[in-house]
Amino acid sequence: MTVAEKEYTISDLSKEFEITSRSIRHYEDEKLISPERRGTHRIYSSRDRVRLQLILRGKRLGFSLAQIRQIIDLYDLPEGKQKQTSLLLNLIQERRDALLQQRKDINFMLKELEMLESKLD
Amino acid sequence: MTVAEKEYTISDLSKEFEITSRSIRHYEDEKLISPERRGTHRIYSSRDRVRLQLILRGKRLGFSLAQIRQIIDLYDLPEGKQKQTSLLLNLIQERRDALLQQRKDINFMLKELEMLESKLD
DNA sequence: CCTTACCTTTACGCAAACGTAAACTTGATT
DNA sequence: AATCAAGTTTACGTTTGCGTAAAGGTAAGG
Repeated sequence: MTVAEKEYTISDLSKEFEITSRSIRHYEDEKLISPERRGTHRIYSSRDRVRLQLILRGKRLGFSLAQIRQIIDLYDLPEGKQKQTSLLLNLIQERRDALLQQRKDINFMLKELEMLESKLD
Repeated sequence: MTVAEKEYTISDLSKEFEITSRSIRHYEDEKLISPERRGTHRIYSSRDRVRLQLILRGKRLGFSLAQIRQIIDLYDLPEGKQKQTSLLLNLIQERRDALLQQRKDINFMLKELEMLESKLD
């Protein structure tokens, strides 16, 4: 028997993640997420919820919605099919480079904060 | 004898860091940097150059110019003086928390990228 | 059927972070 | 002195990421 998938309304998610419904709809306008429609109402699945988490994570890292869409789109690859694989590998490598640079930046700033803190005794 | 400090023009820095002069002037408008003036021309010192690096690092991490200014201002504390120390410690702790969260996000995304890449064999 | 809470679309508004063009000024070089 | 690259200010334009009405549709309870 198939277990009923969890479903969420837009306000469920906006409350859980502490963002406005407006933002979630905006992400939909920008093609970052596309929930099922039941009549006019939006119904979000667990996968939609995960996508939203990915979006917010991307935002915390300072990526633009356009960049986040690129990243998210990587998840929707036609399983097993290599369509422009090298192009995708390039994109992945670019993202990785950016993330590694960010991690360096973070570690640098954390050290700086420590030093600053020690000056405040 | 005092060693002559290095000096830079606006285009020196814009070339070195691959940003436009407009951006650098904008950072000045926003009080993030304030180079010496020799006549009407801007002359940047080594410390100014370091500030610019801090600005760009902050940008790579997705901070707004206003947030970056807050961070930078921490460096200009009246040496040894504790003016609202607890307030500053709070600010520092906030920054640290944000950075630690970001590092988690980065590590998460790096793992995800690895998984995606392995799907592309 | 009516209220109430929640949802919908449409559309204008706005702040941030520059881009871009206009219209000079300055300083070094020929 | 004339030229020319590089600097300057002023100011309007653009993109991104939503905020914020306005105006109404929908579903459940009383």
